[in-house]
Amino acid sequence: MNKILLFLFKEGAAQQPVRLSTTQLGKRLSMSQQNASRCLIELEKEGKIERSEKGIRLTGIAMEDLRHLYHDLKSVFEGAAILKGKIVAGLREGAYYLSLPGYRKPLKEALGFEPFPGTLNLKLNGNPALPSKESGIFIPGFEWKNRSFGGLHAYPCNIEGIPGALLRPVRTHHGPGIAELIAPVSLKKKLRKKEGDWVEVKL
Amino acid sequence: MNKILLFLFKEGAAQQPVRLSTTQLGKRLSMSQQNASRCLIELEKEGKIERSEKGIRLTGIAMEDLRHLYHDLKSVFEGAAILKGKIVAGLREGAYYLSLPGYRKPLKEALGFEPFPGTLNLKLNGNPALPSKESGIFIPGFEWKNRSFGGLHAYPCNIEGIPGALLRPVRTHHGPGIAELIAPVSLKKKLRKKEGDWVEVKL
DNA sequence: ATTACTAAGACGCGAGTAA
DNA sequence: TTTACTCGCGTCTTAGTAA
Repeated sequence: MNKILLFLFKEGAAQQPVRLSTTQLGKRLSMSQQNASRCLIELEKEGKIERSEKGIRLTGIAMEDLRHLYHDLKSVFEGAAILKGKIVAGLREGAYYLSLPGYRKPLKEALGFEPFPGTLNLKLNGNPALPSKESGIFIPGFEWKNRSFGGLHAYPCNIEGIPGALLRPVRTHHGPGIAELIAPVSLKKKLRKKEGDWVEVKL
Repeated sequence: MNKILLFLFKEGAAQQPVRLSTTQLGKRLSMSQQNASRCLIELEKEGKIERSEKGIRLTGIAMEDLRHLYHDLKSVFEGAAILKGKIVAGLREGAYYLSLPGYRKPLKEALGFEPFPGTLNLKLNGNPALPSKESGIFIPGFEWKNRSFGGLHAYPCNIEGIPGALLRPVRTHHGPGIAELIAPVSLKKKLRKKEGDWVEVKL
């Protein structure tokens, strides 16, 4: 049933009535014409669609259904998650950036700790379900000594017990498969881990 | 069934195994223990979950399912999805397949254009949220000269201004990270791009 | 062409129960 | 406690057909 609503939504039935015969509908959704007809009757009874000479239109009830489903999925895909990754060697760039007051100060204010000048870089395994940009704290970019430094998003997190943050520069040099972590202390030392070891991050 | 996958996903079963008895699962999803058990067996058969002493874990197949559903909803709620990828060398197979009337004819009918005999292959970056199988147009397989040719799904799209389609063979030789594109014209020539260049696709 | 009825089979679900 | 079997009922789906 949801399948049908989603299809009609895609066809634009939320905005204006869509002309679709039960035969066409059945074909597109790989079901019989008879079943498509029956489902439309059912959906009409539930007040989720309205039919007229102009075609089929989705009602607010149907839209609410779909929106709920979407929010559910969104929350798990974009929301809190546990990331797992292997420690990889950084380019020592993180240490440099974190020594700049332009990043240092706003990070301290936003996160509540003075970041240790160095990042722990993790190569994430599997499909990294990173949080959405909206859910983090945005640290704007700045100009300094004739160089421009880009903005970044910071996501407070917990790295095997140590409170820290995941950083996502707006102009990142490495793809989404790499996570850059900071904390008030040296993560490598505190965790007693070395390159290639696994680390878990709770967002 | 999707209900169960979504619930397990929310419980974090994508990252690590989750301990849940069938009784608990049934209660949380308002279904009988027996039914929860049956569903888990089914999902295990389909390769969507794995069970061990440590609990239940979602596999990549399940994640793809959820991702498709999410993509479908996202595309209608947030607008068209945009895929980005780098041009990679094909095996010249696409040109051969597109020369066969068995593919050529139904593609022309479905898409409204005569496909140029050649595909543009993109290596997609990040986690490619490809559309679900249902939302595309299915081109059935066929037999020809004692060889059998598999079916494929076609998704109309726009490749930097050029209307075309994304093809997904049922029996694909390359994974979900590669997108095969066709258009009425030679995409490489029209876009004036070469191997390694980035291309944007609006679905 | 269209929609939708009926009949028959497939499938899903819960109760009872076993291990 | 746990999982998972069988059985019976009820819903969903398709085929055939009418209008």
